[in-house]
Amino acid sequence: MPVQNFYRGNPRFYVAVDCIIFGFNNGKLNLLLLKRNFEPSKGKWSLMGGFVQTDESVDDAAKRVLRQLTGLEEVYMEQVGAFGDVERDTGERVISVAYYALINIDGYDREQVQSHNAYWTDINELPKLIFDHKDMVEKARDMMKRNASSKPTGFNLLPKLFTLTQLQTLYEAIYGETMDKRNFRKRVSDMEFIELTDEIDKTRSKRGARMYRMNDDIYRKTRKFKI
Amino acid sequence: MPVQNFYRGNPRFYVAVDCIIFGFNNGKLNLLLLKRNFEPSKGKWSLMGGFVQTDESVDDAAKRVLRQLTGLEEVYMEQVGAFGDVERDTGERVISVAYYALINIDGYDREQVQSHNAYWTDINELPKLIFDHKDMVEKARDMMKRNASSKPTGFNLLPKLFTLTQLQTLYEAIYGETMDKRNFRKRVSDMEFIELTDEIDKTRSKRGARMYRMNDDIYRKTRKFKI
DNA sequence: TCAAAAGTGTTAAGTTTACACCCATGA
DNA sequence: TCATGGGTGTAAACTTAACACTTTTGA
Repeated sequence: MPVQNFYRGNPRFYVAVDCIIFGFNNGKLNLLLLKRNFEPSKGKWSLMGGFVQTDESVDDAAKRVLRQLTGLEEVYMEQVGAFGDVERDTGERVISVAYYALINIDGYDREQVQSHNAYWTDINELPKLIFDHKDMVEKARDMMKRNASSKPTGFNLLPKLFTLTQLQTLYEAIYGETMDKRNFRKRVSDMEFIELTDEIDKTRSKRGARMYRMNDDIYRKTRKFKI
Repeated sequence: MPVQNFYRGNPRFYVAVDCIIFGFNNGKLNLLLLKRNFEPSKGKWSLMGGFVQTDESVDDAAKRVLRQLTGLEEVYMEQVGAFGDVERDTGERVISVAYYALINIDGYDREQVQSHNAYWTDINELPKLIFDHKDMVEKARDMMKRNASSKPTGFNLLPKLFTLTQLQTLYEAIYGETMDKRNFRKRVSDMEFIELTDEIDKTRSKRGARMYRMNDDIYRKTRKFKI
């Protein structure tokens, strides 16, 4: 069979990307959701998405879409998977590849987000979402949780400097369960890559809390992570 | 923006599925690979694949492709992910979704496999594969290992009745490490869903070994799995 | 002076690992 | 009778979980 016939005769599809964007604010995990002011499904809540173009990889399309919404580059992203049911999009047949992103809630472009009609929503109080976006969110949440428990990816949700209380609250939000403070701090002190700095955070308590930083080089050497 | 313009103007792509088919034979994990007797890349090794059609979901396409090769229905499959680099397929732009399947090596249609020019290959001695199929295999292997360690999916690689030595050898192949026989059996006896049967397997030893069976109902009740 | 968050060790319970010999059978 | 794989328990090491009080400081 000649090469050109191998492909020809097969159908082609719109391929989209959809982004599950996690943020950590006020001790809660949030998702950045769009209130769609465009058709189809205008007025309903959805994930931020876009179509893959001919000159970009699927991963690059996801990065582009995230950048268009938040202004951010170099964001931690993982592919969640392909969603390919025939009727998943009510308009046309679209195969979508979902990605989740972890962003530091202080760093993004608020105007750009506003102009897209996007809002942070508590992950435990999500509105109804269009299409199969709920399935995407659930799968992303599971993957994110599992990932955060095996590698120090959760730090992408924090500012560069953070207190141990912040870190604990973050992991409590990720795992959906509370933790013992002393056991938590014991585990942190076993991880050499979580470095004490000279900074004190006085914004959250009168006494002030020591601030820590994640040191990637040390992590790459030790690879020890357990929270 | 009217609905029809939302999609129009975006490019469309061939979407393929590729299957990483695991089997367990002679104490080794194997993959079922195709020696391609068709273009492109005729003569080279590849995964079994095919194109998604308009009337089927991506998951269904993967099931169809697996059935075409092995004759099997109702096989355990998991999506590995979408592979979408611009140049991943040397012929045309194709976005591929990879799946892994776990099959009992006794059950498939050998003639059908032969007619596709497919062969079982030790997973630790794989040949060079076309395109990005090596990446797919690596990701599938990682996922399969992780999955097999958290849920009793590995049993899909065994016949319905199996001995504890078979089970241990399987998990040793999956994890790539040997295990202590007494500790292994202790763990098995903690899992109520691994049921003793009356059958004795005399084919592998003179003394004969008791055969066990996995009981799905008990697993669903207890959800206890640790190997 | 007191409310609010930061910080700090010990012990018991549970889990994991290491380890060696006898059994049954067919060739 | 002996080679081959089947089958069995215990103790030490390690890991995890439970638990409560003192410190600092700004309002």
